[in-house]
Amino acid sequence: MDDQARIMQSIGGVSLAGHSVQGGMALPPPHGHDGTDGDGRKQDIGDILHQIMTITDQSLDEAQAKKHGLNCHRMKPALFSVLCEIKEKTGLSIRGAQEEDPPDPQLMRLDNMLLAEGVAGPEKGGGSAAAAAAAAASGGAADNSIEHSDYRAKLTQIRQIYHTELEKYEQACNEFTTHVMNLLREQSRTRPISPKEIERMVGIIHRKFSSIQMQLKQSTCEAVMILRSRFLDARRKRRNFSKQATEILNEYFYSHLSNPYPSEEAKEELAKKCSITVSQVGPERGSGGGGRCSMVSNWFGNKRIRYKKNIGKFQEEANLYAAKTAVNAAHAAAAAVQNSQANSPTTPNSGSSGSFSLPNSGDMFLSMQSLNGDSYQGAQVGANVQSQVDTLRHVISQTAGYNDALGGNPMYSQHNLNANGGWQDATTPSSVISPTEGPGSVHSDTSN
DNA sequence: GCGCATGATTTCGG
DNA sequence: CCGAAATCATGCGC
Repeated sequence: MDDQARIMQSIGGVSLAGHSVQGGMALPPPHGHDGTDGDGRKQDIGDILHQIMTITDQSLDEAQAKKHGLNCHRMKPALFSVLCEIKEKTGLSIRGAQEEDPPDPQLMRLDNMLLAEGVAGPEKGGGSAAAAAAAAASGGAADNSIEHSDYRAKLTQIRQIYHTELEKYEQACNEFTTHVMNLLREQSRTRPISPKEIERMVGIIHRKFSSIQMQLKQSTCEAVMILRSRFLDARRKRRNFSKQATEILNEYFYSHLSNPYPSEEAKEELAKKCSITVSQVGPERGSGGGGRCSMVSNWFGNKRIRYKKNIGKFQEEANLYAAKTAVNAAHAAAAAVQNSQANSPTTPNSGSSGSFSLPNSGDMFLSMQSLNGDSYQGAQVGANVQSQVDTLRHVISQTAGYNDALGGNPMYSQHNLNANGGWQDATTPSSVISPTEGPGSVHSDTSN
């Protein structure tokens, strides 16, 4: 209070010298009627300023009238510009003007993320495109389509909220800005406000508002992240493979016990057969499309390690699958023999391709593949089949007694594993081990 | 609820 | 980058 009064006084002391002479710099008193042109102008200014200073003492009506008078005064523009200039020079209003807003990195990050998540940016065909993309990414797996649609629904919800809020925000920002601009323009008639200052003020308002915008974007991002993590978590959830799938995998595993490293093609085949083509692979590893079979790879990885760790525990399973494979093979072999005999005794139906064609399902084909390796020379078919059948008979007869041998005399001995704990090389199928390594067959499922 | 089975992830070495 | 090994986390039968 006191300060203000003093300031007012000092201002008065400087500019209204004519009336309250306080300093040595006093202007000549108003009564200097003999004054020059300059004197007259000074007096004029003094008058105006005096009026300005005393305007608060007057009644409202009176003040309004005075104000109007002042507004129309011929000196007004000059005074106005001078005051503006002074203001500029004092730098009071320039403070912070230098902060030519460099695009806030955080805001940019948020923008990018929202764009990437499909929250900002163009609507993706009502979300169906996103769904299609998601479906494609998952290899068209049906089991998590529910999760996908759920995710999509939530995302569009977030998107909608975000957009309405953003709209609201923009509207509010614009309204407020125009309001302030109008106010300033209005005031600029009585107060020294340059257009530049208005511009700056608009800038300040926008900066303030952008923090609100940032909050909006941030919370939207958070919402998306939460949704995403939940979705991913859901996708990560372990789901046991179907019985059929494990059976297929086990079949392959035990029939390739000597070298249970399926090649890429084999993995793909297995994945297809097990309908576990879901690309669950976490960090998109490279570009070699290695993701699709990762579940198979996981399975084999786990299986190898667990089998090796406790071979005894897997004996039963091993024998079971050996028997299964053997039976399959026997059937296949029998069919093959029949087939070859029926067709032509000398050159079986292997034809020019050299591959063993089976009139059977993929299942059987797979087991035959595992039986004989990948290639099956036509010329050897007859002999192979014969010896194959022999081997199988042997295996089956042994398999029949596996119950007795459970503890002490494991059929599937750890001979498969070499001293280092690694898997033996595919060359030596020991006597009984697998019905898979028929005489004359070429082990070609080398994965490395 | 507990314990085992099992799919996934992480860590480490080559 | 792949596989082994360790570990985590969940599913599932009891």
